[in-house]
Amino acid sequence: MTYASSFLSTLDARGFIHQITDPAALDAAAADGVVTAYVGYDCTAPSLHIGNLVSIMMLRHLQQTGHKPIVLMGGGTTKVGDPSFRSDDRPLLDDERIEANKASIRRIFERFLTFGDGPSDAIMVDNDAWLSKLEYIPFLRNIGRHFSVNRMLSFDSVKLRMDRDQSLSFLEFNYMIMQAYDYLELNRRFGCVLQMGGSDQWGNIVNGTDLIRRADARDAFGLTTPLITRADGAKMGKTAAGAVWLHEDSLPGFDYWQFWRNTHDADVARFMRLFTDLPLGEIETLTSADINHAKAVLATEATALCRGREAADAAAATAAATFAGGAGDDLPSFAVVGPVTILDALVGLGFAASKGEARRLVAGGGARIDGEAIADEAAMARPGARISAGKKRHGVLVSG
RNA sequence: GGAGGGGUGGCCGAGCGGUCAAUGGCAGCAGACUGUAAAUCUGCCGGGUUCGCCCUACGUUGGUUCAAAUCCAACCCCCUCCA
Repeated sequence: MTYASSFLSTLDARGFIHQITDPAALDAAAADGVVTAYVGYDCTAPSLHIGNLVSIMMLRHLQQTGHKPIVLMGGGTTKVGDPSFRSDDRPLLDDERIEANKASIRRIFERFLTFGDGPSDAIMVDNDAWLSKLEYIPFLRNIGRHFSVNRMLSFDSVKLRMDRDQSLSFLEFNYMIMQAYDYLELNRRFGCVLQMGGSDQWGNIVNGTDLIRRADARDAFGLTTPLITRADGAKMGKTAAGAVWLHEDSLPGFDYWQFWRNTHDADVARFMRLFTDLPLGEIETLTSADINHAKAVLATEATALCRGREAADAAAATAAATFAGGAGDDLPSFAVVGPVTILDALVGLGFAASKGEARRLVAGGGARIDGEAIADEAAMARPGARISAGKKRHGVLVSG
């Protein structure tokens, strides 16, 4: 369908929409006034990763089209653990850990959203504020009565565990109730009428809109994004090195930039629409001209959003210098005292997991010092040397 | 509850007393070709190594044997069929 509101038409044109509970009504609400919407994030790690980026961008578009984003931190729910589509229990984290993760994650959002007190300023709230204060009996009477266990058992997320005869603790079983309750709380406290999330959250989101209707007789909406995969079918954001983290402490800017630079041809236009602010017309122009150059633009723009323009330009400059044969400022470095063997340098820079692997790299002709291929594993490298493993991984030895 | 089948390296999946660090496929890494892409071809692909070997690994724990991923016992977990 075509949307009247700039919010939904933007999301639609850029490929964010998978399902909406009542598209026409939500569109009307968004065209009519300020819509307050939220996305929930858990605090199991100190950083979010690429998989969360779609919903973060959605909140950004929400704000830029005049609406109000709420970032809900699952400080309370993290103490329970989402059993959805997981085969194993998640480890439970202690309060201290959760607090530290929350603080760290907030810094990411500050890059994408404007926080404050204005009508369309973003706010961040923690569901621990209400979840940990709940009283059991009142909760059961007021909220519990709206949930049918029969129906909860029919959700795929629960059925999966039941069918496998895997234990699903009562604690975890309550997760979906808490998420629905979060939505109700946000609706009451902030007039939040839209919950967004990945397509795997559809069931949980619908639970929330149902609860709001039953408990307070009000309408609320849900919107999910498609699962973003790469053109070759692989799940996005997994590299050999692990998850692609948004936080600079977990993944250096240069590596973040490189992740985007190495996007498959077929994904460039789609990723530009999803993960940059570039206007659609410009994306069209860029990707139909020189696809390889377009990737560099994608990398720089995506990095600028997440890490700042300066970090993006630095990464781009380092990449340009490095791939031209020089060395940029932003390369990974390894501090050494005096010369070390090529093997130690490779392991120290994280290019090889063990000396054996480093040996194989040298034997296979993949190791270079200052651009010179090294065939001898006993070769020494001095501080200041540029070490390369293959064509893409580069680092420098620094004195220290 | 009864009867079968199975748990092997990141994943899938062979092996079923020594020649097994374990065929093959996928993923990954490197080389060639390119565009820091894809496809294709080639090599590598548990750890250490003085390159002789050594260590750790085939669900868990014991046992048989000169020798076990392979045989036996117990236990744990998964799957299928019957009730």
